[in-house]
Amino acid sequence: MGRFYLTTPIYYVNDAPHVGHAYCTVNADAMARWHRLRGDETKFLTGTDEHGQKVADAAAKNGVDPQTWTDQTSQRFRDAWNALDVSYDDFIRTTEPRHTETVQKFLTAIYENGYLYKDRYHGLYCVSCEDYFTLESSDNGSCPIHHRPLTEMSEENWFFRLSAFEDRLLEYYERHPGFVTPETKRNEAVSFVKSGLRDISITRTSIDWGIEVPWDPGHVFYVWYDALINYLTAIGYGREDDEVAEWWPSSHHLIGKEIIRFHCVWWPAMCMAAGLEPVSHVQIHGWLLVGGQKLSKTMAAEGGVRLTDISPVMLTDEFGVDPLRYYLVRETALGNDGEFSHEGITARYNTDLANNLGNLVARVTTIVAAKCDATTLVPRDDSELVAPAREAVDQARVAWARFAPSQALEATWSFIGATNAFLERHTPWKMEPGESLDAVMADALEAIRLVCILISPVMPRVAEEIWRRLRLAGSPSAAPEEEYLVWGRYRALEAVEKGEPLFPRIRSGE
RNA sequence: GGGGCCGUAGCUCAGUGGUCAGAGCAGGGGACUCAUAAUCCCUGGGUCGUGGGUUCGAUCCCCACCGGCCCUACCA
Repeated sequence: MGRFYLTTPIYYVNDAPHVGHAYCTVNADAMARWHRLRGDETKFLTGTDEHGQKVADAAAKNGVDPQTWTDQTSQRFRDAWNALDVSYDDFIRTTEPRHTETVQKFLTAIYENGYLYKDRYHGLYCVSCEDYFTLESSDNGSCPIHHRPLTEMSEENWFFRLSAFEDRLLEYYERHPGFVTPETKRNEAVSFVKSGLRDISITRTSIDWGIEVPWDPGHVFYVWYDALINYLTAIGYGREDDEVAEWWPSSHHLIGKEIIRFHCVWWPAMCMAAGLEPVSHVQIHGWLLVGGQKLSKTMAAEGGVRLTDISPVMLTDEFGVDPLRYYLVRETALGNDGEFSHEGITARYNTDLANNLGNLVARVTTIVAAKCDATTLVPRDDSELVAPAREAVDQARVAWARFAPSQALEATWSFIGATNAFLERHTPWKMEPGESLDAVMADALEAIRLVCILISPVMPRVAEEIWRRLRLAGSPSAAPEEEYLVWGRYRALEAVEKGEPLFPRIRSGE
């Protein structure tokens, strides 16, 4: 078995968790769960980004010190992920001592390797963006995003010699074609590097809510440089519990398209400068759009979309945790933008979940409960469902390996359709109890067992519930898929349970 | 201003230098009645944003334009 180290971005604590965050995190969680199912040693990391002027200001505004403030705001993310059954193995906060230690070790290595130098920085600063603008990129001296006046800043800073890495980055892209996926996003990163890289300022003296530069107290690292390093903090870089050698070669970052530059250009260059091989893979995802508008903090600042109107909790209250997870994973191929709508999630719920999956389970358990002794049923090796099952499993494996979870679900639903069609062909409801009926129903139950395993990374609760109703031993995610995701292993311990509808239909218009 | 992505059936999206461009949903017709008025079968329908170009041939390659979007890091 292999290893699988997967990260989400660390979310900025000043934001309230919304569906955009959930989209990334749930997709990551599904992938982590799939890899655990495979038997891979898996580490799934998420967390919060807690430094910077904006956080310090928000804390002051609320009359508390920054640490107290981030303790509260960080918890909102932890709560949101717990509510969505996000199985993170580690939740990192950039204000933790372990992060300070790793950041200082990592940047000291870059410093000692000669890639940092001191210079004077001039720029127009936007507190809301936590970022600088050039005069021309500003809106007549105001922030083009927040429309607030920019502050003229000038200070001594430490600079990172990013310009020294153009060739090395291009060579790295060349030698690692799968470094950034999908390919169109990779091309964006490549053309950015080809357009020429400039050195970047990485410290501030005007801010103190940050990590101190060890060799030059009075400076703190700029929030982005501190943040990226969290991926190494979690595996102990530069500390006693250093496991970088074990985890880093199989590391994957799942990130949104808006931060490609940081993760695909700056970050690998920083790693190179520190004498470390860059992260092995960055998977880009697109954005969920609401009525054609993006779900991001920028838009929230403009008042274009009320993100707080689309909190994950609101949606789980209406649809349930697993249906929301299903929608977030199924609806959009990672890498592309997708539409998020109430109509869309309702349609997915009713058609895919209630009609296809839920109804399949209901009709099969009803017939079995009425006319079969489930404990004696054994699926046939020559069933018509063997080939479709095989195809679904193969396609799902390929899809998960390619970071295409929506395709894994698509393949699974083809199999569900094949199973419904199989029942239509054999009309078991017309058959008398006996061998023929048992054979048909054993095959159908086996199909459902496989479906349970296939959906378990995305809908763990539903998978467990169906498994329980079928009275199967263990759990759908307890056994390695390689061994149990094969036709023929269905065995019931006792009579199946019919149960209430798994997904009560949602009437349109409500 | 610069760099880049996207624009395919009513809707949400796949997809490929070349037989009639696909899926799901919605729509239409039929079957069935075990099941959550579910399921199964058949089916209509698209100038593949617009205009050029390359090619024996382009939706897929190149250019321009229109529309939507992302990035724009101390040169400014």
